[in-house]
Amino acid sequence: MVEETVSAALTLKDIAREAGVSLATVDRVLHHRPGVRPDTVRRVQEIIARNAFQPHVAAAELARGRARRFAFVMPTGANPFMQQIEAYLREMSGWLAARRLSVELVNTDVFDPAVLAASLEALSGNYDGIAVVALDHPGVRAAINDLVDAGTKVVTLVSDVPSSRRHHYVGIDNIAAGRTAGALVGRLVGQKSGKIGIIAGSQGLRDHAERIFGFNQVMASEFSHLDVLPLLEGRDDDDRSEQLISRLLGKHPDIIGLYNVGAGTQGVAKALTEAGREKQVVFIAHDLTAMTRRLLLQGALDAAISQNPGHEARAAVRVLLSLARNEPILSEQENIRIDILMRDNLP
Amino acid sequence: MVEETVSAALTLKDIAREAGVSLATVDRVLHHRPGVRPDTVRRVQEIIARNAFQPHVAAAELARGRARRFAFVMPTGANPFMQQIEAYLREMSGWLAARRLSVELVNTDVFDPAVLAASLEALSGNYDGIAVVALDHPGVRAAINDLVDAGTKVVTLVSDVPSSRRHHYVGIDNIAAGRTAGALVGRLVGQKSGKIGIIAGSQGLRDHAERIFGFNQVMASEFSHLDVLPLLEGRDDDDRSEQLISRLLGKHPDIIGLYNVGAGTQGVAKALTEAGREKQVVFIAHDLTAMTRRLLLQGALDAAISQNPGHEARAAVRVLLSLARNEPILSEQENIRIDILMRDNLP
DNA sequence: GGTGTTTTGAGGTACGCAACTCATTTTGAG
DNA sequence: CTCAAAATGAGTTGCGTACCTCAAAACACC
Repeated sequence: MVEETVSAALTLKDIAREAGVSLATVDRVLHHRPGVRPDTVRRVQEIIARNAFQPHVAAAELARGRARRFAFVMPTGANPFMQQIEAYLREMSGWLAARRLSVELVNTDVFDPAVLAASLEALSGNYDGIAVVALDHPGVRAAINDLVDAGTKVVTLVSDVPSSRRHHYVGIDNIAAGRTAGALVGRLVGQKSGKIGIIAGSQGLRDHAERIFGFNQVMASEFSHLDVLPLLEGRDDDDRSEQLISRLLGKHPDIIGLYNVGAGTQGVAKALTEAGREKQVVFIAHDLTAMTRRLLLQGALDAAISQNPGHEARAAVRVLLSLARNEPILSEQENIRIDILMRDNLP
Repeated sequence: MVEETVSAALTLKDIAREAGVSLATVDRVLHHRPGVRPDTVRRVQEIIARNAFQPHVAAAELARGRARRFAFVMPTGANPFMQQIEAYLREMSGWLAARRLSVELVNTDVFDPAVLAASLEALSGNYDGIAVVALDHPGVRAAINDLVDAGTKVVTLVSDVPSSRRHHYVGIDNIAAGRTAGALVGRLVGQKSGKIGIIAGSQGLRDHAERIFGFNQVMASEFSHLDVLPLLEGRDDDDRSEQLISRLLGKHPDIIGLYNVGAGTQGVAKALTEAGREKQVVFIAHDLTAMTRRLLLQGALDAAISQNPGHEARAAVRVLLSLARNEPILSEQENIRIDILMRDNLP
């Protein structure tokens, strides 16, 4: 009925005694320091393993006494999603301070590869770990690899550079996110046939391009009766998006679905409501903001596909910390989910 | 460009020096020990606040030197969702051991209020904290309150007893989950009219009852053209559920939607496919298991509404730990989301 | 057997805080 | 002013680990 899950409470001293060696030797084995005969190493490791010995993290942390410094390289500008991540990082300040960790925000133009690469180079050597919202570009890739070579732990955030040697990616699979958007549009329009509009910030952004790819994949293979209109580029701007969508709605009275890949959702929604067609058109967008929340509650937006910014902020910090300490990463915990948010499951 | 987020590294000694008092007095203030004049308390607290001083958790943990014992009271039986929570708890064993925490699993018949209450009483005094999948019943409520009065921290898990004085609830809002299910059924059936079947484990279970309530709420207010059939009780059993649904499908050829509130999804799916109607009927169920994953990929299940068992396991442990240490709880982190899982956003 | 090298032991210090004791100073009431 | 009570200072100990030094022991090689 009661299942014990080990209470251990062994210390290094116990291990030393059981192995018949001194504390120093156990320490050498534990930290892979030289000067121990191979079979002694084996014997000690075996005892450590048999007893499932785990160093007391608090004691280790205290003894190590090192304050870790991390930097988060985030885009300048008013992207609400990024601002939410930054806000959660600030909210963590107490948690961080209590662990003698510091996180510094570095805002830069992540869309200019040269600027981003230069920003990364400038950080080299000053931090134990760096999280970066990265553009996938050869210059950026090289900058990341340089950091890694210099011993800095690097995590890509939200947007990945898979070809680099970054240690980890914290973010969603954007192709899957696009597929999810496609499936939602296709399913929610019901039995109707008609046209589907799609607007993105820019096709040059890797995450947008991937979402578009996933979206088109699903539309082509499963909803081929729906006619996906050519992509519009709203540059993540409300006004521009509104204009483009207004024109689109005017030109195509038979639009039954809209997918906004990036920001500018407020503009799209405004165009929809001003045309008086928010009830007839299925509208799917990304990210949970005050705006998209309101639109969901009003019914103007049918679903928001989102990644939890708080989770991403915490996961990035935890991953950097685990990497810095050479501890294993709990992948299940750090895996970011693609959330489908509708009116009734808003957090 | 670079925004510093405090690196502090202050210690108690620094606070004492700045306040012009001794370490002992700072310690008294920090731990609300008696014997300090009110205005001295105020002065010290002000200095602590001004410097945003945070005791080094590792040092505090080490000095306190207490191993915390927690118990998780979980249902006996083969409920896959509960088994996943237990699996994640076991997976955390390394993490727990490194922090000198122990988590013991106690399996009991949580559906029998007397048995559950007795199990809880039996644990009294032996644990710093208890997480319990609780039945909402006066006897259970009393047992929880007794534990709380005895100084044990109590967290309800998955199923709440809001009328008790439990310290925290880790789980989803089941009314909202039911509403979400209703909205999904209503939206996914499209323009069609017809009947909607609904099957639950038992109306006596609070979480099931709440989901049913939320579901009916949405169906009545927004999809009144759909005819919700009387509730079936499948007792979370595959075979029984299959029989009931088979009979239902036979009796109503115009069923266009099905909602399974509890377990037994495999049985429902089997009935659907054997009737050859899995493509015509919108089917919504709960929880992500190997089974529901397969059904989603096959298209037999249209969406699974789930709560992340790994997140719940970790959140419960973290909340218990924070409560035991009298630390604040990061509500945003511990808040469990209602996940909508479809084929393309499966984790 | 002697030499030099490698391996091991013994021990210390420091990390920052909790928790405690006991002596001393300050305060307030009478 | 006196005296007890309250407030405060000064100090100690221990938590478990990391990291370091130095000496002693074991070993390998010729």
